[in-house]
Formats: sequence, C-alpha cells, structure tokens
Amino acid sequence: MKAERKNNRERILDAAERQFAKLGFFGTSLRDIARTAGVDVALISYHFGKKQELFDAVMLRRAEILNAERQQMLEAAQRRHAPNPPPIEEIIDAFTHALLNRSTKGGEGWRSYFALIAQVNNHPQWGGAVMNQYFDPLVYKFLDALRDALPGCDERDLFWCYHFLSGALTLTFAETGRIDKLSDGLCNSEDLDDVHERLVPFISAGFKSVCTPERAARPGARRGGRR
Amino acid sequence: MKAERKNNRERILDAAERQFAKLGFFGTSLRDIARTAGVDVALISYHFGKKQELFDAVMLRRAEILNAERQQMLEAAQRRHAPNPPPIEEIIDAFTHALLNRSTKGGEGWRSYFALIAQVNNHPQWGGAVMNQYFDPLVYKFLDALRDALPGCDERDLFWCYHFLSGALTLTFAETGRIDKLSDGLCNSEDLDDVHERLVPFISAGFKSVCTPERAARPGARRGGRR
DNA sequence: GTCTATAGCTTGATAGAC
DNA sequence: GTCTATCAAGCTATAGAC
Repeated sequence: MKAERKNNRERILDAAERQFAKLGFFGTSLRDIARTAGVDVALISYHFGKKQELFDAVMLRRAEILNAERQQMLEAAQRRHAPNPPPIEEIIDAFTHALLNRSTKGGEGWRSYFALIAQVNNHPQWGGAVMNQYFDPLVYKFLDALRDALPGCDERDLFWCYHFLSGALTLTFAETGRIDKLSDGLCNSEDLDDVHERLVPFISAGFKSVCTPERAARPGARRGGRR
Repeated sequence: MKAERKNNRERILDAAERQFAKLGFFGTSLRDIARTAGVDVALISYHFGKKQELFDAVMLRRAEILNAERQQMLEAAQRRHAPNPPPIEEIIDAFTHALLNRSTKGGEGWRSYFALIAQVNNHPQWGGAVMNQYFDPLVYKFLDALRDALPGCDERDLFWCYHFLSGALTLTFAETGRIDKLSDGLCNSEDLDDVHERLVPFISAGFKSVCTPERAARPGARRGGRR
C-alpha cells in the first residue's frame, strides 16, 4: 500500500473517499475525515476549500482514469470487428470491465470510490447532475456503439435499457452484503468476477430482447401490462 | 390529498419520508421535518422517540402494504397456471407491478418512499440490514417461484440475477432525472408505465439467458472474461 | 398532546501565529 | 504548509409547564 509515503493532500482525498462512501456526504464531518487521514481539520480547507469542493475532488480523481480505460476498450473492440459493429456482449464488456476490475483488484480506495458512485447514482439530487457531469460524455459513445449493433431499434428502448444496466451495475458496487445474506453465504458480493460472468450475458440478453425493430415498429400506444 | 385533515403523527411521517428521500438520513434534521410538517420539534420525540426510530417507522409504514399486494399477485399468477409454474414474465411482473403502480399513481408520498428505498438499497451500511429486514421474506417466495420456472438452474446464477433485477428496479425509483437529461427529454423518468413495458421483458430475458441448465452444468471454474 | 426553554454537543469555516 | 484557537450556527434530545 505504501500509504505512509503519501502527502497530506492525497491522504485527505483517501480518507474523504472512504468516509463519504460509508456514510454519505452529510453523514461525514470534516473532523471525521481529518481524524481518518491523521491530519488537522484546517488542512482540509487549506487544500480544498469548502466541503463540497472536497467532494468534487474525490469524484473527479478516479473518474478520468476509468473513462480513459473504458473508451480504449470500446475502441479496441470496434477495431477488432471493423467495418462491422462489435457484438453486444463485447460492448457491454467494454463498459463494465474496467469498473469491475478496478473494484476487485484496485485496493480499498477503488472499492470505496465505487460504493460512493452507487450512492450518488441513486441520489435524487446528485444522481442526475453529478453522474451526468463525470460519466455521461463517455456514455454517449457507448450508446452510439449499441445503436450501431442494434439496427432499427427505438431510441427510447435504448435509453431505458442503458438505465437498467446502470442500476444493475451500480448496485453491484454498493457492496451492501445483501446478496450474501440472502443467499446464506452462497454468493459473495465482493467477488466481482462472479458478477462479471453473469452481468454481461444478463444485460446483453436484455438489450437484445427489448431493442428490436419489431418493438420499434409498434404503434405509439403502450403494450399494456399483464393483469 | 386532504392532507389538512391528517393528525400530527401522520404529518410527521409524511414530512420525514419526504425529507429523508431528498437528502438522506443525515442530510435531514429533525427541525427540517418539523418545519415541513408544520409541527413543533419536540412532537417528533414525543411520538417516535429517537431519530432512528422515526426512520424505521417511515420504512415500515408502506412496506407492509406493498408486500401484501405483491404476494397476492404472485399467488394469483401461480393459481392461473397450476400445476405448472407461471412464465418468468408473469413472476417478474408480480414482483414489480405493485411498486411501479404505486410509484406512478400513489401520489407524492409513495414517490418519496420509493426514492428513499433506492438510496437505502444502495447504502453500504443499510442496504444489507434494512432491505433484508423489510423485504427479503417476500423475496424468498419470488425466488422459489423463479426456481420452479427455471428448472435445473444454478443457485448462484439465480441469486445474482435477482441482484441485477433489484438494482435496475431501484434506480428507476430514484428518479434522479439522469435519463431525462441523457436522452435530451426523450425519456421521462417519472413515466413509470414506460419503464414497466421495458423492464419486464429486459429482466425476463436476462434470467432466461443466465439461469440455464447448461450454465449450471459448467465446471466450477469461471468462464473467463473477454480480453 | 402540545409547546417553551434549554442543555450539551458537533458542525463548517476562518483568522492568524509559526 | 501546518497548527491553535475560536466563532456562530445548527444539531439531538429532554425536562417541565400547560
């Protein structure tokens, strides 16, 4: 870990990331963070200004790394299959692989970061604005790739399927331990390799089932729920 | 609405539900709640005791109603198809219909409640314990029904697929407005009928794709990611 | 059931010495 | 860059009058 050698600025970011992930923005005090980081409270203001600005710094630090990796994986898949679009499975894999990989093998900092993302993504105030700011530029590239791979599909179908993907993925990061308890230990929410081999086929099948030209051709009226 | 006629106890619950949904447990003060409810702060302690107990009361109030409705829908589907299991689509519909219906047509209180559920489900501390307490007894009945409808499937596949369902569903309740922004207004996160007609086939296709006897028969080794 | 008053503590933020 | 000291504001919770 060699956490000892880090400077105070990084230690504050690490501590903030960890505490925000545990108890959220409001559940975490600057004093919690300072104590966890082993620095004085006033140092936080000195380096980052207000609490909200510290939060933004935490969000930004790893987002850039992730987005670069994910974009590279998408482009690699596109090159492999050019001039055809890649199969859905490979697009979904490019979208999720870097995230699950970092979460599994990146150490505690990455784990905390993803747990924080899960909370933010499901927060009514921040879910829209923050996720949009840090991640949606890349999301558009994936939506373009999916659109190419699902010819003739309806735009709204596509967006909603992305929404389901986002929800399934971020709950996985939340590491709430719920599935562990539910399955009586059979599933381990920290074993993200187990997730990955199921998430990709699950989501791919969903996209293929919903994003069809047939559904796109249906009249504006909704299909009607069962009952 | 006839909110005027409600007694103070209910008004406190309504206000707490709304404020907790907006800013979470720690982001909401008892004074916020009292102000929103139009009552004195001390009344909260009188009726509910500590802040945490108020939170529990909020969670419990609607959980019981929902679970009863969902169980009835599941049993109705099972009766319709007896002695065979119902199709996956009908099981998923029974799982989600009451939730989406209340969220759409139940008024602001229900909407807030579900937004709160989304946050709780993705919270590292409470996601496991709270959701387990209030909802998992019913979840087991749905898992039993799914197991019957997916003969020969692997247990871990089943649990993970349920996890994906839970994530996709709760993000929908969060009503973050992210998909609205992402789709430039094409999708409306408040129109849960739009969700419902896509969620059920999306999730059903995922279950059918992952929970197969073929996958269950694979060796313990994982399938190996792309790359 | 409802309200006033207040105890006792923690919070975010900053001013200023070193 | 770092720390001490401090402030005004807000917090939960309760005791006690009505």
